[in-house]
Amino acid sequence: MKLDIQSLHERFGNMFEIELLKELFEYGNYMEVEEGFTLMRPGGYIRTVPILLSGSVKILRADSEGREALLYYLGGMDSCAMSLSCCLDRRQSEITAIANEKTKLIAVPVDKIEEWITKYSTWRQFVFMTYQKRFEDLLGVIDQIAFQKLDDRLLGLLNRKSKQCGCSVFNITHEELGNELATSREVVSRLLKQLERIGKVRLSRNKIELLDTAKL
DNA sequence: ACATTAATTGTGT
DNA sequence: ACACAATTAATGT
Repeated sequence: MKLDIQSLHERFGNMFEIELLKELFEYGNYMEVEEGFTLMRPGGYIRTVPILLSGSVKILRADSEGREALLYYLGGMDSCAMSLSCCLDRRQSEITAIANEKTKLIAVPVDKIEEWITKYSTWRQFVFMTYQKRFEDLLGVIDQIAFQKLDDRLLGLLNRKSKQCGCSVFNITHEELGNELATSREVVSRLLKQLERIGKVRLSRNKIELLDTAKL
């Protein structure tokens, strides 16, 4: 399938002016990729910035051990904030981008990105919005990761305590737990309540009973 | 047994 | 993080 100016207009008509659409059409490189296709890997130099037409792409961050964390998905008419920021000062990619499904996109050359930023206000807005959207996504991811970590640390602490006293019931207040975990009493209370809901623990005043001892 | 008080825990902002 | 409500344990009368 080929890209034509009409379908561009259908997608971006109410967002970009006609001049910009023409430039997009002229300089943008249309491509279709299958699920699993690697669009970008860490260390790769970024020569183009993708703008999605359909499908979705997942953006992953690999740590030093090769473990990968999902940062966010690109979908709709999204572009990639990472490639935008990388290409503006010609840095290498710090992320991996893999097509999540069959995906159609336009790859825009780096020099055009910069040129259009000064030339078209709608493009500036688009770039700005892209950053904003991604930033919100990332905030959510940070919350999740931070919460998950604390969750684990709390369970770990409870397990150690139960080993110490050789039984699954011990007397301790939420505040003391908070001190040991370097967090606030309220957070511990809320975390424990979650654990109680999923049946990992039973709570009462000054007392915590560790259930499901099987899974230790 | 009842009232008072302090400590612990729950919740909303 | 803070402020406040609600609950529970401890103590005195």
